[in-house]
Amino acid sequence: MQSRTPASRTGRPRSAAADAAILAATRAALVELGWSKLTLGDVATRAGVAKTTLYRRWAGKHELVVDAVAELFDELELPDRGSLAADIEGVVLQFASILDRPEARSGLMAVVAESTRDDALRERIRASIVDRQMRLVLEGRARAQCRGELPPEPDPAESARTGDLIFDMVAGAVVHRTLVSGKPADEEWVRSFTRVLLTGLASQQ
Amino acid sequence: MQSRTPASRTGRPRSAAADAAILAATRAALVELGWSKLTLGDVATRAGVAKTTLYRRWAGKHELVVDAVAELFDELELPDRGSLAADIEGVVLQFASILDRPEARSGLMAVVAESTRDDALRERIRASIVDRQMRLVLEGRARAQCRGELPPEPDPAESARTGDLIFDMVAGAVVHRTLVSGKPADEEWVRSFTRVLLTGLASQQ
Amino acid sequence: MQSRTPASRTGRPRSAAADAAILAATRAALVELGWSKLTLGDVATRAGVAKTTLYRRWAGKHELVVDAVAELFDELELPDRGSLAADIEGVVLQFASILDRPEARSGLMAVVAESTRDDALRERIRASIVDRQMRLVLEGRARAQCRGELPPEPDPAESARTGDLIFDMVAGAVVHRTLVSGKPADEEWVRSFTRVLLTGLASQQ
Amino acid sequence: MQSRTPASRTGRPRSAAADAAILAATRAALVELGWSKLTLGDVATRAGVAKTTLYRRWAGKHELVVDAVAELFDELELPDRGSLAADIEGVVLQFASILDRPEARSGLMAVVAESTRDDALRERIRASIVDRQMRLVLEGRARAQCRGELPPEPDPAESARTGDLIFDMVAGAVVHRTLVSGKPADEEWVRSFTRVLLTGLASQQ
DNA sequence: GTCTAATCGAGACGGTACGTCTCGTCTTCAC
DNA sequence: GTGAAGACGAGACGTACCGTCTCGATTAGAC
Repeated sequence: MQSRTPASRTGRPRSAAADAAILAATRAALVELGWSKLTLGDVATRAGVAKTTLYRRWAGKHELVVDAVAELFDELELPDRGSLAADIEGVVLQFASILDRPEARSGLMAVVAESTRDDALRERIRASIVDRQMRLVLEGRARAQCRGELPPEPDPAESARTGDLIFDMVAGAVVHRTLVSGKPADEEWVRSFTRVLLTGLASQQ
Repeated sequence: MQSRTPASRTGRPRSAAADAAILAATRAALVELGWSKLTLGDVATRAGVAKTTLYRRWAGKHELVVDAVAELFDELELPDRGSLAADIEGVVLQFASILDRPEARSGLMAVVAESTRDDALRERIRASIVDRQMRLVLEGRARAQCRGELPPEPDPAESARTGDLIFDMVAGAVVHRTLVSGKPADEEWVRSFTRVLLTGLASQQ
Repeated sequence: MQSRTPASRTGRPRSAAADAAILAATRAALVELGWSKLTLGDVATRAGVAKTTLYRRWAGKHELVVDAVAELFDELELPDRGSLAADIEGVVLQFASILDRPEARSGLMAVVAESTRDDALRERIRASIVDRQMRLVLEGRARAQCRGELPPEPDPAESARTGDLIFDMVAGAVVHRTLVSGKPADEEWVRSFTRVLLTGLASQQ
Repeated sequence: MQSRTPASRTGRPRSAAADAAILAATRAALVELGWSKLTLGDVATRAGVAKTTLYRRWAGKHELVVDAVAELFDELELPDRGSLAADIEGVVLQFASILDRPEARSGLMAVVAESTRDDALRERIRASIVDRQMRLVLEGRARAQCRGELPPEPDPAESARTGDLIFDMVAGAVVHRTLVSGKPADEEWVRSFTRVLLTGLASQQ
């Protein structure tokens, strides 16, 4: 979240309802207006809250949108679907369906763009959004290694590198397909993607 | 470029030098300020040009930055390096080195973000930036098919789908590695990436 | 006025109509809202002008109101009414009728209050408002000296001191009567005031 | 004062020290910041008091400043100096020395300005500040009539009118000299003023 | 060599959002 | 029930850019 528990014991406590209202209003505004036309004054109005209240909790548009979008990724899960291929297809479809929602589309790339010049923002994105996805990759790999579908990783450093690589390949492909190419990451595409990821380009029929 | 030569025969012709100066100034401003702090008034001042002159040629910040960033991708080439793996490694390294430049980092994601709500902008990006990269993918695949490294594609529709998939996987992975994970797409990473792309996850030593 | 002819030859010239509209809108807002509820945003809206335009010409509320109120004092005149007493009564009544207008009442004291901490503002008030009244005092005295109603002033320094004193007594009495005591400076009061001023307290009846 | 002792028997009684601290803090803030930059939050902090406490006692900035400034006028006295002229000179010098203090300069005119649109405030100023001065005028006149320096006033209505007139002339002149003309009401000026007030303009030299 | 029309620079214009400030009220806990 | 602390809704502040406009001053090609 945005507050780092400033340890103030006295005074009126901050309204928890306001936080939720502001984040919901932010997502609604993203859907209606998109990132570039979203204004904090409008978000405050939608949330039935004063601008002051908003600025007391978030430093600016970017931080607010990160938190608002991050909540969308709460629903990502990795149930055991029986095989590595099924696990990948399942999580990629989930991920794609989140990226398909307009509140994610317009906001996500914008904060990533800004994070290239703002390390605090990049860290916030990592903690709120990226790590959540990364955990699924590690979990899926461990499960596949249990099943014997993937070889075990003896070296922890190498393991981290490979985990990063897989994550960049999976997330990058879905994001690029959805937001840059502008085409849907539907079941057919996901199947093709999973096959190439697992068996390589040369294996194509 | 941006002008469609409105067929005006008479009057003072537009200064060609101004175009170049504006695009260069835009890149310089991107480096110094990043996307969000870049203002057209400042670009005009840097270029030694009036705001009017700038607006006569570009409709707004997004269009201008697309053109300014697109020029960076002119240097992408695909010399024959002898094998598919070498070709991929070469072009990915080139691509990564472009994405590493600050004028690309801050601008590229921002215009992509905006393009999720602006079809004209998406089309402009596709024409100026994406197609240029896509062509390399198609060219590389054709070359690999000649070498017998990849099977031929009899069905044109299927061929297009596969081309799209490869492109999203390559470009997506590099972009995600560079801009989201914030780590360098260096030679070691590129080698690992190429191996997985060609032979699949399961093939890991 | 507010501009000191910045001698800019180039660029779009400032709209003269905007100046007049802003000052008129300021007076209208003073009448409706009074000093403390007057906002520059509202003045700009009333004048059909952007806030920017207003701030380009005036530094703030105080300066703007000084100029808006100063125009009210343009109508002050000193026709020869035949005697010093008649001249004083005439000009005091004029002055009182200006101070009776709501746009002057609410604004004048406020800028004077602020001027006690802002020398530039005090100077602006002096130049725009006070000097205009002072001139009438000097003119009236000179006329009375021609008529032989007042003794001539041989010493220029002493003359300036006496002029200041008379001015403070006349203007101060009218202002205090109108704005502090809150009672009208009507003909009866003006006659009494003039008698005391000319012949002294002890002369009553 | 501001509270009307609402006869609450129970609970913690209001701190009397808080009142004094708030008024002193208000004067200190007037000296440092002047009227326009004085904020109630700042006054509360200076007084070591919560904003709530302040608002429980005063309705707003204007009322608070009236009370804070009014205390300055407590020191006004009219000892018998032997003659009307000496009495006037004495009280005018006292009055001028109060007006010379920055906490009075910046606050007094501001509340007068606001009082032109707020009858309750005008009444408060009259009761707290103006009447205190008015009483001195009436007392001085009575004393002068006892001495035979001024003729007696048979008609009470006429007496009130004349008292008002003298008051407006004395207070108005000092205020105008000090706050509008911005020059000191020093002994020399006070002597000249007293002479003109007592014997009239025509009597000079 | 004009003429002519679109260009150029400069900068003011009406807007809109910004992020900050102060207002006066409300809510909590401690005394 | 009062006090300090501080969050709250409200709304003005003055600034920054936006994209458009109005200027006077070039500038090239058409005549």
